Amino acid sequence: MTPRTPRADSARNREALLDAGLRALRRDLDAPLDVIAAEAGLSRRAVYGHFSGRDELVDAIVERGAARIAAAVGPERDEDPLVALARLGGALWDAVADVAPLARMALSSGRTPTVATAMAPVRARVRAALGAAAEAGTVRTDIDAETLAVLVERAALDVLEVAPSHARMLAMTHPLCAAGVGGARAAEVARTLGADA
Amino acid sequence: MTPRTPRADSARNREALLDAGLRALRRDLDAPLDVIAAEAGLSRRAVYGHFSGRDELVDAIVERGAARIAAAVGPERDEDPLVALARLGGALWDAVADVAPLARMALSSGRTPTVATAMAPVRARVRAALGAAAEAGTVRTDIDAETLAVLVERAALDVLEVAPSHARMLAMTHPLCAAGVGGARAAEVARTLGADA
DNA sequence: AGGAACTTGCACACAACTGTGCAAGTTATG
DNA sequence: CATAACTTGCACAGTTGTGTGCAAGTTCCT
Repeated sequence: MTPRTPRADSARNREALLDAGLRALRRDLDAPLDVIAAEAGLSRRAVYGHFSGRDELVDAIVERGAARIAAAVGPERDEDPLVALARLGGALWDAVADVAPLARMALSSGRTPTVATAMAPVRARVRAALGAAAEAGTVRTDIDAETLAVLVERAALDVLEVAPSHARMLAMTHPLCAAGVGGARAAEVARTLGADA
Repeated sequence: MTPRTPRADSARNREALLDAGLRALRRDLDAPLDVIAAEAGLSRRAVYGHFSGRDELVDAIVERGAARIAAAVGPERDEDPLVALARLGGALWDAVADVAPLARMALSSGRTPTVATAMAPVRARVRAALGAAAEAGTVRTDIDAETLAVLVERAALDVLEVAPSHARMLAMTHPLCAAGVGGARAAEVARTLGADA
């Protein structure tokens, strides 16, 4: 009844598939199974030994990604909401530049509810910080909270996709800017985080 | 030799196809031909009477969109670069909320060079305004110009996708914010544009 | 070494989508 | 109204991607 523990070799291949899949999806959101398998050094057929099909593989990728993010985001602290936002951006950046496909799936409506629930905690944190900042009057309040939240999320995503110079700093400041914080002030906030998280 | 002018009816259908295509691509960047045709009230087969294939249809959509944009953007004026940026955003919004798929194609590397060349003038305008603003010190200068330009472009795109309340105003202010302009100042700039373009 | 676990390479069936041919129908327009 | 222009519906071939079955390997593990 108990499905016995998998062979060491097989576990490694499974990981390779998740890695390859993430890399492939990063380039093309609907990369065919065979290129993913090839990138993992396996045959297309072998994939079905690990996952029931493409969908299950993608779900696994998403779930592992979500776990990474949750781990990277870390516990909630009692700090200035702007700092909290900047920290979130930085943490996401550190966690994974390769998280981009996940985020893209999460935002572009589509894909399974898997992604939505996986990203839910992070999105909640964003909204909390934005709400606090709005109360403190440190972000623009001339548009409704939810819209602003979405814009901030997309801004974070934009940074991941642009992958430029000063990437990590942009990951912190750009979402702030999207919230209406001036560039100078945003840079200042990022500086207070400095070497820290 | 001369291909005779098309029947009035046929011209209308052609337009309908372009409209339907834009709408369909907006939802799904690779919507199948038959749903486009259906949305235009035509049969899939009829499409091949107007275009040699899917690619040519998409190209036609892109080209018409580019023309609209160019028309909407209007002539270059001698004005504050921030105002220029805000005006660009507003103009793009007015021109077409439905331009989103084009922009998405233009940014996400892919698709034909058609899109790239079509959008080139607009992108040049953005860079010019940003350069001037940088010199005037009204946008953040802590990251390189090209990266900032891309972020601003994506910000404009984000607004189109979010389609929220206060959409038109966001279309003007949000790209400014992405450039590091504070929310308050951005709103101010937008206000000076007011009823005007 | 020997058996189980895993992979491979083929074969095939199936689905979605594109592009084409052709006969029969509908509609604009001179 | 009569003809040319346009559309439709169907059939068909070609492509790409998925999921499955099975026999013959290879690799781990005891």
